[in-house]
Amino acid sequence: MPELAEVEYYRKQWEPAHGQTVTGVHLNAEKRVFRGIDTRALRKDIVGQKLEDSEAHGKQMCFRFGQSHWLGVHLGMTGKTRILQSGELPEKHDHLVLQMGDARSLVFSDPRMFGRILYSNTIGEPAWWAMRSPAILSDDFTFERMNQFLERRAKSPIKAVLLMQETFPGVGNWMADEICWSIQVRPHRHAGSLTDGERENLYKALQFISQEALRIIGTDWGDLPDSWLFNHRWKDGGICPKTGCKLIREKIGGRTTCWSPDWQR
DNA sequence: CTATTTGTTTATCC
DNA sequence: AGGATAAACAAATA
Repeated sequence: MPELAEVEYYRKQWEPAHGQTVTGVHLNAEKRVFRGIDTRALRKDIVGQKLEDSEAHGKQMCFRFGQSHWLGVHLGMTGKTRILQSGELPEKHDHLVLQMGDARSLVFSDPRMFGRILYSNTIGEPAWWAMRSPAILSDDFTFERMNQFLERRAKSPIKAVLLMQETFPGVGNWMADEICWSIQVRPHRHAGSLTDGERENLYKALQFISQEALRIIGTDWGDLPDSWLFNHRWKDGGICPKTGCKLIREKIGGRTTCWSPDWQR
């Protein structure tokens, strides 16, 4: 579920707790979402710390408590964040519950547990957060940077290349399909085969689709326009909003891909 | 019972 | 060495 804009939406779910202090932590260290981290430290050290700040970057979120407590949340395929009101009880897949001073709790849930919780107690940003690559909507995401990456991955399908987080943070399966569709490029095309014009279009589409998705989904999960591929792509029998022809769904780069044979070249 | 899933990591082959 | 591809992870849903 969660790509760039959905992740921003889920980051906002904990916003009402900014300024509140952690009074208790509930977690089961055996759960896969805690792989590789010191859950004992998380349990103990974050208590008493105030939620100061949060930020989403691509599919990663970072919540800062106090001056040195950094909580990373990756939603994987089925992760969600929400606030539990006072008196409400956690459910089966609620793996992390942070009780806050106002009696509400911050909850991270994830049935499939492909998601992940990170935690560091460090003076500066921990490596896992500091190493984030230029956001698509930042000035550092340049055409040259994108183009060089297309060359390096010249022999991979463009669909697979767009899913690579090191260069396209936040782009997931639906965004990659939407981008290929919007620039009329078939998702199987090797990245190196894109023409100069197609590369210009790709660069603009990355920015436009990121910006619009954030605007529409990122705040209150509104519906994307029917003029996009998005609302037509999910089930078999969908129709291309540009041509009216039947959309194709097939596996490309290991992921279900939806595209329009009459529209994309 | 089988197939499918909006993601990432690891293994394997080239 | 580095890139490309497939499998593994886990649980719900159709």
